[in-house]
Amino acid sequence: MSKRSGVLELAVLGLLHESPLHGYELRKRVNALLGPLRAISYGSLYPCLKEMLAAGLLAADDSATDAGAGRRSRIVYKLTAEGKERLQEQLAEGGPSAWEDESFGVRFAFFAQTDADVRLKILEGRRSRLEERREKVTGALGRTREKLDRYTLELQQHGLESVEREVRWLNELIATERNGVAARPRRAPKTS
Amino acid sequence: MSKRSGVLELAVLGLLHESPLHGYELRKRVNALLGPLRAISYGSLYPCLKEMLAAGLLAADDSATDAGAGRRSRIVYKLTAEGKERLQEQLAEGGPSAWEDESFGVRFAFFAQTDADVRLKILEGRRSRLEERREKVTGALGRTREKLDRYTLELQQHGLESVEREVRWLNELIATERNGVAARPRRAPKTS
DNA sequence: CTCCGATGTATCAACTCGATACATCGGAGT
DNA sequence: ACTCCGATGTATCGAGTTGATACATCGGAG
Repeated sequence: MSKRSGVLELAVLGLLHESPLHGYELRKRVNALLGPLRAISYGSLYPCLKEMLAAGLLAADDSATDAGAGRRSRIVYKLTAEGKERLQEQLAEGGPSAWEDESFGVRFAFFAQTDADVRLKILEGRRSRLEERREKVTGALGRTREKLDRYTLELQQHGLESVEREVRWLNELIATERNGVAARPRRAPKTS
Repeated sequence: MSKRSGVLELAVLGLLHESPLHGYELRKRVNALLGPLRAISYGSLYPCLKEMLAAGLLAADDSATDAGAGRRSRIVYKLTAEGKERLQEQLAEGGPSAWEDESFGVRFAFFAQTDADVRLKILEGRRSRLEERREKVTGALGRTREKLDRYTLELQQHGLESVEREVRWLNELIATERNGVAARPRRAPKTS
């Protein structure tokens, strides 16, 4: 269950912490969390759940026979005490693994359950990760600008601006974190 | 060689069309093209090259013994006539497969070799693909806004704005395509 | 003169995806 | 009432991909 599934495990722990879920619903929520890119399939989810069960992080409740006799079979998963403990461990982890591309989104999604100092550490780590990437792109772009055709240049430029936008976003978030919890209304809240 | 490697094949064809290359350099350029995300590994590239060789799309030139005796072994690949033909076929393809997430970037990178009408078709296809995605996100966001905590909401919002930015970018490109080939200076070109 | 990182080709176990199979549910249309 | 069909639901498999690793040479820094 390595590679991305480390991320998948965290997503499952975090979602099941909010409420017990069955596989189908769990997958939908995981994919909503991860975004349209990076969506996962059952071929990842089910083996992951199986391993987490075996590891004692989850408990499975097969709610077939219920009131009314007819309910279709679903397997509802929930966290065990060990699972909750594991979740806390993962949320306390503020190292580089937290701000890489694969994991940052999930870590951020569970910031509400994360300590303020860890939040700040992750946001700053993510920012320097992106700035590092920006340096590399601007460097390469400076060296090759003349040799590239219009479209390739446009594509590189757009990629660069995506990174810069992401950095600005992180700057805002870091600033907000630093002055306590100031609300930041993005969309005008319907002034009616 | 299916799935992403359809994309990989196109990237290889396009890059080798510019100049013959060996595997190591080819990989670097493919990854520069695809961006930091979506980078590929040798475990994808080498099998792909092998298949393309077998299919007669590429010719391999092992430049070991050369003038000076000492040159290290490198295998230089170049396009055959069949390979060039295949590249033209691929570049003429303007269907849905061209504007999905996996392939759009590569198709765009080779727009300089693509007919104007195909370019426009791909850009518009990509735009409606993204608008469709935007609808889905705004819908889900409208339904669940109250139930989400601050950070989850912020993450969704950021994702949504990414899509919207992408759509604006495409709008600009489409407009530019429509009035012939007007230059669009993004970064002020060093007015010194 | 040696160490070390970049260049260069290549493979492998572990992991992931898209497709597929199978089955039930609720609603829309006739 | 009946049938169709898409959403819900669990599960597996072949094919493709990754990150690690192996092995070897090159050029430069100390």
